[in-house]
Amino acid sequence: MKYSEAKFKFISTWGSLGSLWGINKAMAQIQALLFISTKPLSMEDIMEELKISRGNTSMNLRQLMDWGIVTKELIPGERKEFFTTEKDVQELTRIIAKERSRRELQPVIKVLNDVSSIKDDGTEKTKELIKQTKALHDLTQNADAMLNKLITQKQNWLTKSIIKLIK
Amino acid sequence: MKYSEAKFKFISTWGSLGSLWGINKAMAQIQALLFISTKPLSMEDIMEELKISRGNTSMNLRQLMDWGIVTKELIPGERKEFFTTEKDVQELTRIIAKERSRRELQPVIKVLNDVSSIKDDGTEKTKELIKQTKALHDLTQNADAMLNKLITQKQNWLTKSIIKLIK
DNA sequence: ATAAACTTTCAATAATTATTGAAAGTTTAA
DNA sequence: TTAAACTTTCAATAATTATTGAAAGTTTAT
Repeated sequence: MKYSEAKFKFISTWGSLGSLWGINKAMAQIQALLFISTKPLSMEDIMEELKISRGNTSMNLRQLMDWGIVTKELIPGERKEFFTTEKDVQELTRIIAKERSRRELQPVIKVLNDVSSIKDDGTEKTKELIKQTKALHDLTQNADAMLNKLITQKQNWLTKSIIKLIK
Repeated sequence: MKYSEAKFKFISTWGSLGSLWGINKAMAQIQALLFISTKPLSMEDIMEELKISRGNTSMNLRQLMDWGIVTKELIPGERKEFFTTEKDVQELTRIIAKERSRRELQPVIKVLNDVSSIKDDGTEKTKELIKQTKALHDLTQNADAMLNKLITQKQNWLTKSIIKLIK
Protein backbone atom coordinates (compact mmCIF):
# COMPACT_ATOMS: atom_id res chain seq x y z
CA MET A 1 0.00 0.00 0.00
CA LYS A 2 1.34 3.42 -0.98
CA TYR A 3 1.38 6.39 1.37
CA SER A 4 -1.32 8.30 -0.47
CA GLU A 5 -3.57 5.27 -0.56
CA ALA A 6 -3.03 4.56 3.13
CA LYS A 7 -3.70 8.19 3.96
CA PHE A 8 -6.91 8.22 1.97
CA LYS A 9 -8.06 4.97 3.51
CA PHE A 10 -7.29 6.22 6.97
CA ILE A 11 -9.16 9.49 6.53
CA SER A 12 -12.25 7.93 5.04
CA THR A 13 -12.39 5.14 7.60
CA TRP A 14 -11.97 7.48 10.50
CA GLY A 15 -14.57 9.71 8.89
CA SER A 16 -17.15 6.97 8.76
CA LEU A 17 -16.32 5.94 12.30
CA GLY A 18 -17.27 9.47 13.27
CA SER A 19 -20.86 8.38 13.72
CA LEU A 20 -19.69 6.16 16.56
CA TRP A 21 -18.36 9.25 18.28
CA GLY A 22 -21.40 11.27 17.37
CA ILE A 23 -19.64 13.64 15.02
CA ASN A 24 -20.32 14.05 11.32
CA LYS A 25 -18.24 12.86 8.38
CA ALA A 26 -16.62 16.12 7.38
CA MET A 27 -15.79 16.91 10.99
CA ALA A 28 -14.21 13.51 11.53
CA GLN A 29 -12.27 13.72 8.28
CA ILE A 30 -10.88 17.15 9.05
CA GLN A 31 -9.80 15.87 12.43
CA ALA A 32 -8.22 12.78 10.81
CA LEU A 33 -6.33 14.89 8.31
CA LEU A 34 -4.95 17.16 11.00
CA PHE A 35 -4.21 14.12 13.10
CA ILE A 36 -1.71 12.68 10.66
CA SER A 37 -0.37 15.98 9.41
CA THR A 38 3.13 16.87 10.53
CA LYS A 39 2.42 20.59 10.38
CA PRO A 40 -0.53 22.92 10.93
CA LEU A 41 -2.88 23.23 7.94
CA SER A 42 -4.78 26.20 6.55
CA MET A 43 -8.41 26.19 5.51
CA GLU A 44 -7.23 26.16 1.92
CA ASP A 45 -5.12 23.05 2.55
CA ILE A 46 -8.05 21.24 4.14
CA MET A 47 -10.52 22.17 1.39
CA GLU A 48 -8.05 20.99 -1.20
CA GLU A 49 -7.21 17.67 0.46
CA LEU A 50 -10.74 16.67 1.36
CA LYS A 51 -12.44 18.28 -1.63
CA ILE A 52 -14.98 20.10 0.47
CA SER A 53 -16.28 23.64 0.23
CA ARG A 54 -15.04 26.65 2.08
CA GLY A 55 -18.25 27.00 4.05
CA ASN A 56 -18.26 23.40 5.12
CA THR A 57 -14.65 23.59 6.21
CA SER A 58 -15.23 26.78 8.14
CA MET A 59 -18.28 25.44 9.97
CA ASN A 60 -16.76 22.13 10.89
CA LEU A 61 -13.47 23.63 11.99
CA ARG A 62 -15.44 25.90 14.21
CA GLN A 63 -17.32 22.97 15.71
CA LEU A 64 -14.07 21.10 16.30
CA MET A 65 -12.76 24.18 18.07
CA ASP A 66 -15.95 24.38 20.14
CA TRP A 67 -15.33 20.81 21.22
CA GLY A 68 -11.77 21.76 22.11
CA ILE A 69 -10.27 19.18 19.77
CA VAL A 70 -8.76 21.59 17.27
CA THR A 71 -6.89 24.79 17.97
CA LYS A 72 -5.90 27.77 15.88
CA GLU A 73 -2.22 28.15 15.34
CA LEU A 74 -0.83 31.52 14.35
CA ILE A 75 2.14 31.32 12.06
CA PRO A 76 4.34 34.44 12.04
CA GLY A 77 4.29 36.23 8.73
CA GLU A 78 1.18 34.38 7.56
CA ARG A 79 -2.14 36.09 7.09
CA LYS A 80 -4.13 32.84 7.02
CA GLU A 81 -5.13 30.88 10.08
CA PHE A 82 -3.63 27.46 10.61
CA PHE A 83 -5.08 24.56 12.55
CA THR A 84 -3.80 21.64 14.59
CA THR A 85 -5.55 18.89 16.51
CA GLU A 86 -4.93 17.22 19.82
CA LYS A 87 -2.44 14.48 18.96
CA ASP A 88 -2.72 12.40 22.11
CA VAL A 89 -5.36 9.77 21.49
CA GLN A 90 -6.20 9.26 25.15
CA GLU A 91 -6.64 12.97 25.61
CA LEU A 92 -8.83 13.04 22.51
CA THR A 93 -11.00 10.32 24.00
CA ARG A 94 -11.38 12.28 27.19
CA ILE A 95 -12.41 15.45 25.42
CA ILE A 96 -15.03 13.65 23.37
CA ALA A 97 -16.34 11.73 26.39
CA LYS A 98 -16.73 14.92 28.36
CA GLU A 99 -18.50 16.79 25.58
CA ARG A 100 -20.90 13.98 24.82
CA SER A 101 -21.77 13.61 28.46
CA ARG A 102 -22.48 17.28 28.78
CA ARG A 103 -24.47 17.52 25.57
CA GLU A 104 -26.41 14.27 25.56
CA LEU A 105 -26.30 12.36 28.81
CA GLN A 106 -27.13 15.21 31.16
CA PRO A 107 -30.51 16.10 29.60
CA VAL A 108 -31.53 12.44 29.55
CA ILE A 109 -30.62 11.96 33.18
CA LYS A 110 -32.84 14.89 34.01
CA VAL A 111 -35.87 13.55 32.17
CA LEU A 112 -35.45 10.04 33.55
CA ASN A 113 -35.23 11.49 36.99
CA ASP A 114 -38.42 13.50 36.49
CA VAL A 115 -40.30 10.57 35.04
CA SER A 116 -39.22 8.12 37.71
CA SER A 117 -40.53 10.43 40.40
CA ILE A 118 -44.17 10.43 39.29
CA LYS A 119 -46.68 9.61 41.97
CA ASP A 120 -47.07 5.88 42.55
CA ASP A 121 -50.81 5.26 42.24
CA GLY A 122 -50.34 1.59 43.02
CA THR A 123 -51.26 0.25 39.56
CA GLU A 124 -48.98 -2.30 38.00
CA LYS A 125 -48.18 -0.20 34.95
CA THR A 126 -47.19 2.80 37.02
CA LYS A 127 -45.00 0.61 39.19
CA GLU A 128 -43.34 -0.80 36.07
CA LEU A 129 -42.75 2.64 34.57
CA ILE A 130 -41.20 3.88 37.79
CA LYS A 131 -39.08 0.79 38.23
CA GLN A 132 -37.74 0.68 34.69
CA THR A 133 -37.18 4.39 34.42
CA LYS A 134 -35.22 4.25 37.66
CA ALA A 135 -33.15 1.40 36.25
CA LEU A 136 -32.33 3.44 33.17
CA HIS A 137 -31.63 6.45 35.31
CA ASP A 138 -29.09 4.41 37.23
CA LEU A 139 -27.54 3.12 34.04
CA THR A 140 -27.25 6.55 32.48
CA GLN A 141 -25.89 7.96 35.72
CA ASN A 142 -23.39 5.13 35.70
CA ALA A 143 -22.31 5.77 32.13
CA ASP A 144 -21.81 9.38 33.08
CA ALA A 145 -19.75 8.38 36.10
CA MET A 146 -17.57 6.23 33.86
CA LEU A 147 -17.00 9.11 31.49
CA ASN A 148 -16.16 11.33 34.40
CA LYS A 149 -13.67 8.83 35.70
CA LEU A 150 -12.04 8.86 32.31
CA ILE A 151 -11.93 12.63 32.47
CA THR A 152 -10.42 12.84 35.94
CA GLN A 153 -7.67 10.52 34.83
CA LYS A 154 -6.65 13.51 32.81
CA GLN A 155 -5.35 15.00 36.02
CA ASN A 156 -3.01 12.06 36.49
CA TRP A 157 -1.93 12.24 32.92
CA LEU A 158 -1.23 15.94 33.21
CA THR A 159 0.64 15.47 36.48
CA LYS A 160 2.72 12.69 34.99
CA SER A 161 3.55 14.81 31.95
CA ILE A 162 4.65 17.71 34.10
CA ILE A 163 6.75 15.49 36.33
CA LYS A 164 8.39 14.05 33.24
CA LEU A 165 9.15 17.57 32.04
CA ILE A 166 10.75 18.82 35.24
CA LYS A 167 12.70 15.64 35.94
CA MET B 1 -47.01 14.45 36.24
CA LYS B 2 -49.67 11.98 35.14
CA TYR B 3 -48.86 8.42 34.08
CA SER B 4 -49.63 8.97 30.41
CA GLU B 5 -47.53 12.10 30.31
CA ALA B 6 -44.63 10.39 32.05
CA LYS B 7 -44.91 7.43 29.71
CA PHE B 8 -44.88 9.67 26.64
CA LYS B 9 -41.95 11.65 27.95
CA PHE B 10 -40.04 8.51 28.72
CA ILE B 11 -40.61 6.96 25.30
CA SER B 12 -39.69 10.06 23.35
CA THR B 13 -36.62 10.79 25.45
CA TRP B 14 -35.37 7.25 25.20
CA GLY B 15 -36.12 7.42 21.50
CA SER B 16 -33.97 10.45 20.94
CA LEU B 17 -31.23 8.97 23.08
CA GLY B 18 -31.23 6.12 20.58
CA SER B 19 -28.75 8.00 18.44
CA LEU B 20 -26.30 7.70 21.31
CA TRP B 21 -26.64 3.93 21.09
CA GLY B 22 -26.56 4.00 17.33
CA ILE B 23 -30.12 2.88 16.81
CA ASN B 24 -32.86 4.85 15.10
CA LYS B 25 -35.79 6.63 16.67
CA ALA B 26 -38.55 4.15 15.89
CA MET B 27 -36.38 1.26 16.99
CA ALA B 28 -35.54 2.95 20.27
CA GLN B 29 -39.17 3.92 20.88
CA ILE B 30 -40.45 0.42 20.28
CA GLN B 31 -37.87 -0.87 22.69
CA ALA B 32 -38.84 1.78 25.26
CA LEU B 33 -42.51 0.92 24.94
CA LEU B 34 -41.87 -2.78 25.45
CA PHE B 35 -39.51 -1.92 28.25
CA ILE B 36 -42.18 -0.39 30.44
CA SER B 37 -44.99 -2.65 29.34
CA THR B 38 -46.16 -5.19 31.89
CA LYS B 39 -47.23 -7.65 29.22
CA PRO B 40 -46.12 -8.65 25.71
CA LEU B 41 -47.43 -6.39 22.93
CA SER B 42 -48.62 -7.19 19.42
CA MET B 43 -47.63 -5.31 16.29
CA GLU B 44 -51.06 -3.72 16.34
CA ASP B 45 -50.51 -2.47 19.90
CA ILE B 46 -47.17 -0.96 19.01
CA MET B 47 -48.46 0.75 15.84
CA GLU B 48 -51.33 2.19 17.78
CA GLU B 49 -49.27 3.46 20.73
CA LEU B 50 -46.45 4.99 18.72
CA LYS B 51 -48.53 6.05 15.73
CA ILE B 52 -46.22 4.41 13.22
CA SER B 53 -47.02 2.35 10.16
CA ARG B 54 -47.22 -1.41 9.93
CA GLY B 55 -44.18 -1.63 7.67
CA ASN B 56 -42.07 0.51 9.95
CA THR B 57 -43.09 -1.51 12.97
CA SER B 58 -42.35 -4.78 11.24
CA MET B 59 -38.92 -3.70 10.02
CA ASN B 60 -37.80 -2.25 13.31
CA LEU B 61 -39.10 -5.17 15.34
CA ARG B 62 -37.13 -7.41 13.07
CA GLN B 63 -33.98 -5.38 13.59
CA LEU B 64 -34.49 -5.45 17.34
CA MET B 65 -34.80 -9.21 17.12
CA ASP B 66 -31.63 -9.37 15.00
CA TRP B 67 -29.86 -7.50 17.74
CA GLY B 68 -31.25 -9.98 20.25
CA ILE B 69 -32.95 -7.26 22.29
CA VAL B 70 -36.54 -8.23 21.53
CA THR B 71 -38.03 -11.71 21.42
CA LYS B 72 -41.23 -13.12 20.01
CA GLU B 73 -43.62 -14.43 22.59
CA LEU B 74 -46.26 -16.92 21.53
CA ILE B 75 -49.48 -16.57 23.43
CA PRO B 76 -51.66 -19.69 23.43
CA GLY B 77 -54.88 -19.20 21.54
CA GLU B 78 -53.62 -16.05 19.82
CA ARG B 79 -52.90 -15.92 16.13
CA LYS B 80 -50.88 -12.70 16.37
CA GLU B 81 -47.27 -12.56 17.42
CA PHE B 82 -46.40 -10.80 20.64
CA PHE B 83 -43.15 -9.17 21.61
CA THR B 84 -41.16 -8.56 24.75
CA THR B 85 -37.81 -6.93 25.40
CA GLU B 86 -34.91 -7.72 27.65
CA LYS B 87 -35.85 -6.08 30.94
CA ASP B 88 -32.49 -6.16 32.64
CA VAL B 89 -30.73 -2.89 31.89
CA GLN B 90 -27.25 -4.27 32.41
CA GLU B 91 -27.95 -7.13 30.09
CA LEU B 92 -29.35 -4.69 27.55
CA THR B 93 -26.13 -2.70 27.75
CA ARG B 94 -24.10 -5.82 27.13
CA ILE B 95 -26.11 -6.83 24.08
CA ILE B 96 -25.80 -3.40 22.54
CA ALA B 97 -22.09 -3.18 23.33
CA LYS B 98 -21.47 -6.52 21.70
CA GLU B 99 -23.44 -5.72 18.57
CA ARG B 100 -21.86 -2.34 18.08
CA SER B 101 -18.42 -3.80 18.52
CA ARG B 102 -19.11 -6.47 15.95
CA ARG B 103 -20.74 -4.13 13.46
CA GLU B 104 -18.62 -1.04 13.75
CA LEU B 105 -15.43 -1.48 15.71
CA GLN B 106 -14.17 -4.64 14.03
CA PRO B 107 -14.02 -3.23 10.48
CA VAL B 108 -12.26 -0.12 11.72
CA ILE B 109 -9.69 -2.14 13.62
CA LYS B 110 -8.96 -4.02 10.42
CA VAL B 111 -8.42 -0.90 8.32
CA LEU B 112 -6.30 0.79 10.97
CA ASN B 113 -4.20 -2.31 11.20
CA ASP B 114 -3.73 -2.41 7.43
CA VAL B 115 -2.90 1.26 7.22
CA SER B 116 -0.46 1.21 10.12
CA SER B 117 1.51 -1.57 8.45
CA ILE B 118 2.43 0.34 5.29
CA LYS B 119 6.10 0.33 4.43
CA ASP B 120 8.07 2.93 6.33
CA ASP B 121 9.92 4.88 3.64
CA GLY B 122 11.62 7.04 6.23
CA THR B 123 9.82 10.30 5.38
CA GLU B 124 8.36 12.29 8.22
CA LYS B 125 4.81 12.15 6.91
CA THR B 126 4.87 8.37 6.56
CA LYS B 127 6.27 8.03 10.07
CA GLU B 128 3.49 10.27 11.38
CA LEU B 129 0.80 8.32 9.57
CA ILE B 130 2.12 5.04 10.93
CA LYS B 131 2.51 6.37 14.43
CA GLN B 132 -0.91 7.97 14.66
CA THR B 133 -2.73 5.13 12.96
CA LYS B 134 -1.11 2.74 15.41
CA ALA B 135 -2.23 4.92 18.29
CA LEU B 136 -5.80 4.85 17.02
CA HIS B 137 -5.55 1.14 16.42
CA ASP B 138 -4.56 0.67 20.04
CA LEU B 139 -7.39 2.90 21.20
CA THR B 140 -10.00 1.11 19.14
CA GLN B 141 -8.62 -2.24 20.21
CA ASN B 142 -8.88 -1.02 23.76
CA ALA B 143 -12.46 0.13 23.36
CA ASP B 144 -13.26 -3.26 21.96
CA ALA B 145 -11.58 -4.98 24.89
CA MET B 146 -13.65 -2.89 27.29
CA LEU B 147 -16.83 -3.86 25.53
CA ASN B 148 -15.80 -7.48 25.63
CA LYS B 149 -15.12 -7.28 29.32
CA LEU B 150 -18.61 -5.92 29.76
CA ILE B 151 -19.91 -8.84 27.73
CA THR B 152 -18.07 -11.53 29.65
CA GLN B 153 -19.49 -10.17 32.86
CA LYS B 154 -22.65 -11.66 31.48
CA GLN B 155 -21.33 -15.00 32.59
CA ASN B 156 -21.22 -13.83 36.18
CA TRP B 157 -24.63 -12.34 35.90
CA LEU B 158 -26.04 -15.55 34.50
CA THR B 159 -24.35 -17.63 37.18
CA LYS B 160 -25.69 -15.36 39.88
CA SER B 161 -29.21 -15.53 38.46
CA ILE B 162 -29.12 -19.29 38.35
CA ILE B 163 -27.78 -19.52 41.88
CA LYS B 164 -30.55 -17.21 43.00
CA LEU B 165 -33.10 -19.47 41.32
CA ILE B 166 -31.90 -22.73 42.81
CA LYS B 167 -31.30 -21.36 46.30
C1' DA C 1 -57.98 -26.39 -1.17
C1' DT C 2 -59.68 -22.02 0.38
C1' DA C 3 -60.00 -17.99 2.81
C1' DA C 4 -59.13 -15.27 6.69
C1' DA C 5 -55.59 -13.40 9.68
C1' DC C 6 -51.68 -12.02 9.95
C1' DT C 7 -46.47 -10.43 8.47
C1' DT C 8 -43.03 -8.95 5.21
C1' DT C 9 -41.24 -6.50 1.39
C1' DC C 10 -40.19 -2.58 -1.24
C1' DA C 11 -40.90 1.38 -4.39
C1' DA C 12 -42.47 5.90 -3.52
C1' DT C 13 -42.32 9.77 -0.48
C1' DA C 14 -41.24 12.49 3.45
C1' DA C 15 -38.12 14.14 6.90
C1' DT C 16 -33.71 15.06 8.29
C1' DT C 17 -29.03 16.24 7.85
C1' DA C 18 -24.94 17.73 5.26
C1' DT C 19 -22.95 20.62 1.75
C1' DT C 20 -22.37 24.31 -1.34
C1' DG C 21 -21.30 28.91 -2.90
C1' DA C 22 -21.82 33.53 -3.00
C1' DA C 23 -22.68 37.65 -0.31
C1' DA C 24 -21.60 39.86 3.92
C1' DG C 25 -18.31 40.44 7.45
C1' DT C 26 -13.62 41.05 9.37
C1' DT C 27 -8.82 41.95 9.66
C1' DT C 28 -4.48 43.68 8.08
C1' DA C 29 -1.16 46.30 5.26
C1' DA C 30 -0.04 50.23 3.03
C1' DT D 1 -9.23 55.16 4.33
C1' DT D 2 -9.03 51.78 0.96
C1' DA D 3 -8.52 47.47 -0.88
C1' DA D 4 -6.85 42.98 -0.72
C1' DA D 5 -6.86 38.70 1.90
C1' DC D 6 -9.08 36.12 4.35
C1' DT D 7 -13.35 34.00 7.27
C1' DT D 8 -18.17 33.48 8.40
C1' DT D 9 -22.97 33.15 7.53
C1' DC D 10 -26.96 31.29 5.58
C1' DA D 11 -30.52 30.33 2.03
C1' DA D 12 -30.63 27.01 -1.51
C1' DT D 13 -29.69 22.37 -2.84
C1' DA D 14 -28.06 17.73 -2.53
C1' DA D 15 -27.48 13.48 -0.13
C1' DT D 16 -28.90 10.45 3.17
C1' DT D 17 -32.02 8.17 6.12
C1' DA D 18 -36.65 7.03 7.87
C1' DT D 19 -41.43 6.11 6.96
C1' DT D 20 -45.49 4.85 4.56
C1' DG D 21 -48.89 1.89 2.49
C1' DA D 22 -50.31 -1.37 -0.50
C1' DA D 23 -49.18 -5.64 -2.83
C1' DA D 24 -47.09 -10.03 -2.15
C1' DG D 25 -46.09 -13.60 1.00
C1' DT D 26 -47.04 -16.81 4.87
C1' DT D 27 -49.51 -19.39 8.24
C1' DT D 28 -53.48 -21.47 10.29
C1' DA D 29 -58.23 -23.13 10.71
C1' DT D 30 -61.87 -25.28 8.50
